[in-house]
Amino acid sequence: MAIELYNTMTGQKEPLETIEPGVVKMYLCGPTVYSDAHVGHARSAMEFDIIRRYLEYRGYDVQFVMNYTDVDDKIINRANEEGADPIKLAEWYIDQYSQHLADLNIKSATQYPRVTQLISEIIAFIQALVDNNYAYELNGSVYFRVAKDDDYGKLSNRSLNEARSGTRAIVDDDKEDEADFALWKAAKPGELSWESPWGPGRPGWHIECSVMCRELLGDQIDIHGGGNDLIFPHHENEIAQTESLTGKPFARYWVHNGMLQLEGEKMSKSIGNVFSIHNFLERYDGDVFRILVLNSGYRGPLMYNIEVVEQSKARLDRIFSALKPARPDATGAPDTILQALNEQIEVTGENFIAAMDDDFNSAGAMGHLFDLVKQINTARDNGATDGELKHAQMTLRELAGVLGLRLQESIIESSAEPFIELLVDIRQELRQQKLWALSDKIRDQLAEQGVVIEDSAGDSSWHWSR
RNA sequence: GGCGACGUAGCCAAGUGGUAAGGCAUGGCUCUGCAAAAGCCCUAUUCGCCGGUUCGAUUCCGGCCGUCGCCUCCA
Repeated sequence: MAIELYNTMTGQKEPLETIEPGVVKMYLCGPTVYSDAHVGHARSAMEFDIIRRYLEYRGYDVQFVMNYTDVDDKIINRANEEGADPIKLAEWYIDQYSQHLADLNIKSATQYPRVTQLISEIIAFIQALVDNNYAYELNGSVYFRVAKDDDYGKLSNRSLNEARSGTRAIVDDDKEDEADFALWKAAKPGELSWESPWGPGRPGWHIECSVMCRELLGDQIDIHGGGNDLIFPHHENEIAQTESLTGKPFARYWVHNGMLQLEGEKMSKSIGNVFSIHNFLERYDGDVFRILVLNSGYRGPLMYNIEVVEQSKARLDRIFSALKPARPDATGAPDTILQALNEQIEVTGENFIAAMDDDFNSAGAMGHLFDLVKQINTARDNGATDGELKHAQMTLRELAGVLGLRLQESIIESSAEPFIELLVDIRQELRQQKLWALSDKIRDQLAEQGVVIEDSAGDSSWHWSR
């Protein structure tokens, strides 16, 4: 039984066969850091985090590289607007993004290369392409010679003519072919630049990924990922650059996540419907976002609006419900119930793996997890003790953990906790004296502060709302 | 116009050539002082539309309609 994954290059699911047995070399195109990252970036990072975590769960050693593009027109423009140093600006956003990744429980990559750290390697790569005639210098810039690359367009299913047809905004009219793209851009006076054999300049947009990937993972990798908006031209051009230099197939599997949809539209700054990760995390736990992402396939579009976010929160609460302790009066569940629970543990584990093996079908996997949730709750309602619930609960935690869910009960570190305990205790006494109005008032007002009280016959428990 | 993805209940969303997972929401019941939580039951004769293949299609093929993405910077 093997893992199958969808390969954009071939348009079908293929069994995962890595270059080196037991090792997956994986490269993900990270963000260009020039403004607050939005929830679409979070989706992409999280989808590949889920893939990475699952591969590790299945025993692979995953060498995972995600880059930061820290030199780019947009960064320079933004820095100019703010009178800031572009490198410093990029660094600030990298720090912010790293924090977001941590808050979203996205596992650290093996390495996080940046363009500015690999300038000399980039120059060497470009020089090699010039040397073998795949690139040419023009007015201090260097362009890739698309016409020499006979399989150009194979990833996005585009002929060279089709690739040309969309080309507008030709910067340099003297390019041999309008589809030729810049490997090295000559610097304008006063602009951030590095010395090169072609004069001062900076790397073009696509070359950095080719170089970073090759430097850190080698000529050939297993999985190359990114958003599906990168298929053309970015990934197409990466393939052209790398394969023209090495003469070997670049990535075995091209994996692309779908776009987040906002009210039926892609998030766009011009439409003004951008939601930053920061905004999201102010209101919700990272697990809520993960639940949202897990609920659908990574390749399809993902609806994002307040309703589905709230639904995700409710789904997360339901998972938590299964992790609650036994009832205070639990004396043990009937054998039939315990047997059903144990069978469910078995079945859930098998189904979970079968779903995830099938192109990382996280929505299916979650469905199976909820079957276990239900069975655990049924057992508790039938008097199962903590000991009887333990194995099932651990299994649930483990499998949810494979998908990157933290399931931390208390997500707000607060010095208010002793006082909340005190209120809950006092309220217990009020309840015993049947002072309902007052005890309801305490419950309501604590709820407004984000504290949820749940009463049972004998006592009360509380937790932070998520 | 070209390339690609998608269209499943009120909402989100899996899935299979043999008759529709899961979650949210809704309604009923059990429990509870009440509420919440949990459990049980109900909620798609039907999977955009029209043809074709088949004993049989939501699932395969063709056409149409619709949504979205890329073709310029984008996760």
